[in-house]
Amino acid sequence: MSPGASRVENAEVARIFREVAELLDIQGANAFRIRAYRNAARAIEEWPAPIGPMARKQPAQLTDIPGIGADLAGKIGEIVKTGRLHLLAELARASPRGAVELLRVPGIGPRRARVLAEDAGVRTLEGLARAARAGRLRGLPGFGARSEQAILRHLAQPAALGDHRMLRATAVPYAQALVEHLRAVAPARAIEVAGSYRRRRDTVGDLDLLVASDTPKRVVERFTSYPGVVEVMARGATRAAIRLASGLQVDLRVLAPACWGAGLYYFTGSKAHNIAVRKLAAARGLKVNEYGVWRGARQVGGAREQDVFDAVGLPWIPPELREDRGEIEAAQAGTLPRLVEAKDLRGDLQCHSTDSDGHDTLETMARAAEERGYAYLAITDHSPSVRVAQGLDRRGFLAQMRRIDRLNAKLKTLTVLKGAEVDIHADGTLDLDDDTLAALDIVLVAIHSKFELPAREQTRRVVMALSHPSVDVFAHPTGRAIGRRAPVAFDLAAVVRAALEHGVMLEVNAQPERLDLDDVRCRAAIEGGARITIGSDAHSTDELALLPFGVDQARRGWARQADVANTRPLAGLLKLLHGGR
DNA sequence: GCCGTTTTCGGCCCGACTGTTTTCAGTCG
Repeated sequence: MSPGASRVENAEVARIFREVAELLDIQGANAFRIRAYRNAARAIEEWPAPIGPMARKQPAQLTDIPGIGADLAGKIGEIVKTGRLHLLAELARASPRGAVELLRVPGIGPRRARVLAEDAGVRTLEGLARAARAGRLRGLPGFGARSEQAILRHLAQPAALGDHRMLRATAVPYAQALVEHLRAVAPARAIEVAGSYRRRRDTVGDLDLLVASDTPKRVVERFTSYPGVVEVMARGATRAAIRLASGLQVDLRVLAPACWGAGLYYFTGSKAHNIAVRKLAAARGLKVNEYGVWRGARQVGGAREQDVFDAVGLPWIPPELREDRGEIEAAQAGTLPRLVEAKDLRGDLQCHSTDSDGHDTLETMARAAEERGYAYLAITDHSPSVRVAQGLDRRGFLAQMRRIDRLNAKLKTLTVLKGAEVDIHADGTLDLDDDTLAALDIVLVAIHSKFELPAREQTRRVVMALSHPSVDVFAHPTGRAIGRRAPVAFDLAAVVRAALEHGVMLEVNAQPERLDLDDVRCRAAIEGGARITIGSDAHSTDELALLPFGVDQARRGWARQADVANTRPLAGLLKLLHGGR
């Protein structure tokens, strides 16, 4: 296997470890052993380097990965070498068949799954529904008539079943409408959407809504009476959970104002980050929970989020970085990056017009960008081989360039850059002739076909494309479509080296279903010395507004202003495009 | 199963809500 198969191997090892954890859980194994497998899965998934070559060439280095000790290092070796894990097969044999499937139902954890599978012979979700309808569950230990009803309710709602995440961008309007609804019982500054939404992850599992209030009852009442509610899943004195018609679950927590900062911190997460910070607090004889910072029974902080960081001697860490991926260590060392902000961007480096698959004309796009206050907009229509997009050929691009010249003469504050999004053929050659490429201001190259090439070939293909002298940007590099298409397999380190060598920048594409490069790869690219661009890939004037989602992802990838080419004024950007630094 | 400025053994984050119980286990975040 080539090193480029890496991502697949990392993901595969992580998947196997998660399965081991679930089976151990069902068997009632030691909770910390189970956690060790889950932690390891996450660490491997996020480890930027290919784990396969590592396991083969320097197996001792595997224990450098946090959460991997001698035992798990050996198991990684086994998976990389044989493609399977003996322990997993053994656990599967010893576990009640079908129990893992049942874990997807909300309210069914390892204990109840085991009871269902062993005592009631339930093997599938269909079998579970049948048993619940027949009233065969209520006799089981821990089950009653109400459990049966809850299970049937969840099974009738496919969106309620586990591992359904929604694009964050899709969740934004839902979140805003709910916040607006709650404004009747709390001022805007006392309402916040926390969780992965606040950390700006690409997807959200649910929404965590926080409200600071001295009258929690009123807030809970207002929340559960939201018109969009299809189910009130829980309702307590200070907490509640609802489900919306879209399947989106929203959790509410009402916090006393004196606890606001601690609660906001706590529910922003991530869980791994919180645990790491709480350990720091414990080492100082403090306890951090959602109600505050405590020394014994005395609250010593918690009204402001900064109180939590003060308690452990850290500067404020932006939510986007709170993943326990080194941000705590960086904060301690004073080396936290000052992250790029949406207002830093001076223009947009990828969009389309009616000349290929866009909905608005060249001039309409340019006027819309000018209205946004941009200094420049790159029009990057498709090359001919992307047939569904009706790409332009040489003549088409030359004609468009002349029209751009005329348009630029009319525009006051915006410069339109002549660009193209050129398809990379399977053999690494480009879908446009050298002369036309040389005449463009900015050349993006991208993969639109042959996503499934083996890693070695994919890497060779990309490296060859990036070595073309006219190429400026590698657009949506991995081609992922969140929830639909996995990232292509290439050796990211090799691609970053090629990008550096040939002065090519890597794009963070702002389309909500792409967000490509993703956070982890963006960070690896920047740490490898590459520069990035952020492009909306807008196919209409409306979509120019997507750019901030790209900024979010870049921030999660530790990008500073200087790492992002389109924070530069036009002159500085052109210098970069002409091969300068 | 991991990990170490308190430790190579003995810790490992912490609290709310539900449904089943009759004082709590399971689940969730």
